[in-house]
Amino acid sequence: MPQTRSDDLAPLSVSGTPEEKFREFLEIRGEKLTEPRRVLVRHIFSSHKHFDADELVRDLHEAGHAISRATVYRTLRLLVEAGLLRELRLTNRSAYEHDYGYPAHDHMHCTVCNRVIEFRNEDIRQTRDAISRAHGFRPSGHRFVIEGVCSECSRAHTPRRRLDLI
Amino acid sequence: MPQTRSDDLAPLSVSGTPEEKFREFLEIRGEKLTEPRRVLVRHIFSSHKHFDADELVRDLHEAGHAISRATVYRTLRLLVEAGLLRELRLTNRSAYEHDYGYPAHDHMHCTVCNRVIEFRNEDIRQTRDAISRAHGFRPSGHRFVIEGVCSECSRAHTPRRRLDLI
DNA sequence: CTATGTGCAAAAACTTTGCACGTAC
DNA sequence: GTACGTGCAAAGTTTTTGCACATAG
Repeated sequence: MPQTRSDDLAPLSVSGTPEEKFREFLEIRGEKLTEPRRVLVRHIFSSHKHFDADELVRDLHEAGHAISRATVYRTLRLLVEAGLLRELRLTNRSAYEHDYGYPAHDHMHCTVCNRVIEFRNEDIRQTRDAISRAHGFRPSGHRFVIEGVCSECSRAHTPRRRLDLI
Repeated sequence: MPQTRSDDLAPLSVSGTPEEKFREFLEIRGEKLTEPRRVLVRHIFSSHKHFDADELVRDLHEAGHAISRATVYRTLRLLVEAGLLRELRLTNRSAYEHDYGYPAHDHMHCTVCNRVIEFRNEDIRQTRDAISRAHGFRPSGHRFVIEGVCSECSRAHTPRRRLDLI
């Protein structure tokens, strides 16, 4: 029973850790891998897959890392640029998920309990590329979100409350 | 040459105006169709298709309608609930587009000039429904956005600047 | 008449920025 | 040593809310 991912989505083994990939990215741009950045990457890639800036700050502080909100926002942007994170924008608050060493996938978003369910489907990318080609558009990615009501909420009289977790 | 819509996307003739549909919606909920709401619906459905809250307020004020920002936000939410508008969320600021009397379609988003290009594709809905069925998910809609670089920006040395229009 | 909506201004929610100090390379 | 990053607090953006007054039904 899929919760936030289906069970066949085993991580790919990719060369290098997220931290290494981030260092490479920064090196190319002449920027630095600092302690706060290292802590952030490690934390993000050693834990849950969906989060927002606020949760991340709270988690870090609870774990004893006094990393400022500003640095979190700045680093999240870098990680998206580096291709390590994906920005979701399901609501007006940005949510992030791993985008490295993890197969491409899309999402169903339950508008009752706010849960995010992942799925993989091969057709979507092909459709995307065909459409792009027809319009002379150079695709760099896509977002496919099915909005609706998840099976639990369709059934349940007491659905999980909204915003439990994204 | 598609700009914000392809030329085969002629509006359906639908029974009733957006204003009428909104009134029905409000009636069912025991709410009122007031003058500001009427002005808003008329304005929105007699003009451009993509806009955000801020543009809308400016437009209205320029047209001499002194409708408050709060009312605009409140009414936009109602119109989305009523199925008359669709919320896009391409950036952290919500954008809206007509979703009534206009065939379903999806979007390409140029990350260079921020332009939105519409397209229609039959496969997407079928894929969406098949995936939903397989997960016991009841779809109410979807968002499919292809991110990338539009043909003009791929070609041009001086692309349209970002935020020209959404 | 009365439940609902509006405008205003204030607050909340989210994100970015400026600057003095600190640190990776 | 120097260019780049950090934390802090302040400001910027976008959206929501509380409340006194207005109005649709």
